[in-house]
Amino acid sequence: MQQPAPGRRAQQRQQRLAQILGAAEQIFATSGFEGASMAAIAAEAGLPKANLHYYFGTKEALYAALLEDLLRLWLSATDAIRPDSEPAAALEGYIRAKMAWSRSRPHASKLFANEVLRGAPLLAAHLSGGLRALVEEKAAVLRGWMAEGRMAVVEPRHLFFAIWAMTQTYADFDTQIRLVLDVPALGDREFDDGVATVLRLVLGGCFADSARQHG
Amino acid sequence: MQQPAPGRRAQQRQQRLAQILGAAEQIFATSGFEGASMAAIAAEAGLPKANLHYYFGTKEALYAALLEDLLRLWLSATDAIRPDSEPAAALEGYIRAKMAWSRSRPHASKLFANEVLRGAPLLAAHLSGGLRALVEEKAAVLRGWMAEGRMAVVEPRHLFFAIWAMTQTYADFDTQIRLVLDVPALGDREFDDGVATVLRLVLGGCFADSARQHG
DNA sequence: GGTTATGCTGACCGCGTGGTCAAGCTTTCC
DNA sequence: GGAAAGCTTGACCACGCGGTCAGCATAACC
Repeated sequence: MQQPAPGRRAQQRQQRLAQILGAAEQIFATSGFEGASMAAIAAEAGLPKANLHYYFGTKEALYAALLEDLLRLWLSATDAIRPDSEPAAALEGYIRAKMAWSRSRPHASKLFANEVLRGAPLLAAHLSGGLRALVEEKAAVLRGWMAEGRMAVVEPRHLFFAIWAMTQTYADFDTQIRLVLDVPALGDREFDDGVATVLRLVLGGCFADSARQHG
Repeated sequence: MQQPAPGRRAQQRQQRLAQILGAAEQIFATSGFEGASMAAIAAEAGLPKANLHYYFGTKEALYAALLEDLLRLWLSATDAIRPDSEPAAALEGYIRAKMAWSRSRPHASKLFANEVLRGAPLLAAHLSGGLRALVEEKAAVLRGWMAEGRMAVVEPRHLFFAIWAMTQTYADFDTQIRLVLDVPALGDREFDDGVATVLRLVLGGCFADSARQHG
């Protein structure tokens, strides 16, 4: 392991970055920006604190890097909603994707929640820029379907708010759900029930006739 | 104002307590427990920092006092759901109440969200105690209605999770909603649209046939 | 092998934090 | 009026924070 394999430096750099980002996501998610300490993140990553500063400069820059990655994921989830999609299938796909995301990346979801709760100081520009444009675009698709009578008339943007809220609650509020359901952790059963419930509400609300098939 | 009116002390005490609790709710809601500083709360309340410590002892005790009040409100909102209620009307009433609460007490809702996001260290006992019992009780009412064929069969507890998520998002995520809708603040219009959307989804999902009347 | 650029980190710093307290002030009670 | 009880607050403290940096280790390049 001593020979200077070419690119060893770059490779280790990537590993360290991932190590730090992973630890930071977890700590920031459960403690919030202010509550998290660089020392705690360093401990979680198994690195000296000064090393984090070497790679990211400041705590805020590290936090911002996480949010950047995060938002890219967030925005890409709506891909299934396109004018040529079948409306119910498109919404179902979107809900399933969001729900899967809540399950696989709960820390990321909590991080996002924390940031928005704080008033989104670092995300405001993205929210009123990229996200607004995306929502506007997808809302137009839904309005098209409504005009064609292929789905019920709802304010499309509020429909998105509802879907976001219901799906992300399984990540953000997992503690509450866990305690109310009296289970040690959310597993297959809880997520299946969650998906079924969200699908029923959304499909029932947007495609009243077909709703009864989803019980 | 100099004469020693009887009870002047107790009266001023109440005023001070309210003053502190109000300021604390606001600061804790937007900064989280760790992010909030006693100095910031004191400044918001217009009192010296040492005064807060005189009344509440520690930061955590002040925070806990807020959560205590909060949970009492939270639990009382389900009153409308009783076995002898008309199912759709009961759910509609509950949703409207929750939505009104999001509008009138957004700080309280955010405070709650912050606490649950952190893993609910101070609320865990209440969540798995009083709240779980309440949900179990109301879930039983819903199951009764389902058995009688008066509403669709859904997992009642997950239905509650969905309703909580959709209604509270108008308080907790108001920043995001505001930026996406491109309005300076959430007003009548936005809350009316929100109520309409949530009602459509829940009533459409639980009472499929009558859903179309709510567009 | 030698030189340079990059990576790494222990020790340190100034600052804001939650919390304390002695001293003074005001209301209450007799 | 006077003593006791409760209230107020400026000054202070130890501590943990984000951030810095000098000095050393290692990989890259010729």
